[in-house]
Amino acid sequence: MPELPEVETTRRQLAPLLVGRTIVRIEHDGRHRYRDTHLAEGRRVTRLDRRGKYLIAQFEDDPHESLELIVHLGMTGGFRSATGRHTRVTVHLDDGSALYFQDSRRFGKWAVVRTGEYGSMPTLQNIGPEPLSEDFDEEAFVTQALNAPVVKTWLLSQGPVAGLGNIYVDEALWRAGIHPARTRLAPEEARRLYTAIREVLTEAVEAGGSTLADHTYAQPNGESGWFQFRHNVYARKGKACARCGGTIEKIVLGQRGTHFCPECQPHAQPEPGSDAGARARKGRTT
DNA sequence: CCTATTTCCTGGTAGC
DNA sequence: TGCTACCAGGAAATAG
Repeated sequence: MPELPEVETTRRQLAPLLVGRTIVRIEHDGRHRYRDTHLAEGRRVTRLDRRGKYLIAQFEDDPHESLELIVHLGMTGGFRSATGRHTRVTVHLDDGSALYFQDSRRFGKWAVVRTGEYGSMPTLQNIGPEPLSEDFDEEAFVTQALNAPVVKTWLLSQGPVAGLGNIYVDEALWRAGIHPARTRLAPEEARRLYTAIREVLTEAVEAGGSTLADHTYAQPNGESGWFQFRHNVYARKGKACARCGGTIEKIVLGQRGTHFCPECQPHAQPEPGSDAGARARKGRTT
């Protein structure tokens, strides 16, 4: 499913095709998930940004209003250079080219809104700092983590940090040696998690994201990402943990498949002053 | 304010 | 082979 690395890869490939172009027409199949897209017609795109898992195309201001197009890829959404069986939206550009949005499961969502007005999208409205930017402050994260509810659910909310989904949450928690169901992290754990999030996302962006076995995600140029080959827990139930040799387990947490290593992601709260991460870090450096 | 549950949506696949 | 049942899950809506 597209998370920050997949959306960022999409953004980088889409930007040269879209920025500077004027949208002539947007066709879609009439579902409620593509709101007010007609307002984009006749407008020139000045930049393509990303916030968490959201793509945001900014339009050139006109005297009356400033608008932007928000695109969320959902579970299976992605851009292609040609139509396909699951093309849901077609964007016709002024140079005669077109962009095709395919989305087999229809969880993707588009909307044209006034710039910065995200009232209809509460998650975007309340989204946390970009994990790969200076805005992601380690001490602020650590402070919040002291009172965190179930850590996986907390991270998936997009509040403490933007852009994490089911895959990269599981991977980051494994790397930090923290059980997904833990609450109220100790400062040392939260610091490990902060670093793990940045490392996992950085490496995944460099890899062009993850393309899962169902091949639903591809880059706009049609190529697959390859970070799936570096997953340590996601979709690896029953396999050996690369760090300790334990067996990866899968449980359900917050309605989501959750993968972890019970050996090096212990559920017990660390005792005050102890270094619960010793095993995890040792495994990583040897 | 917060947490838990349900809904959306459809292709792929397990099981018979 | 062909059918049914179920699973995947981000975010919003709803309920408590």
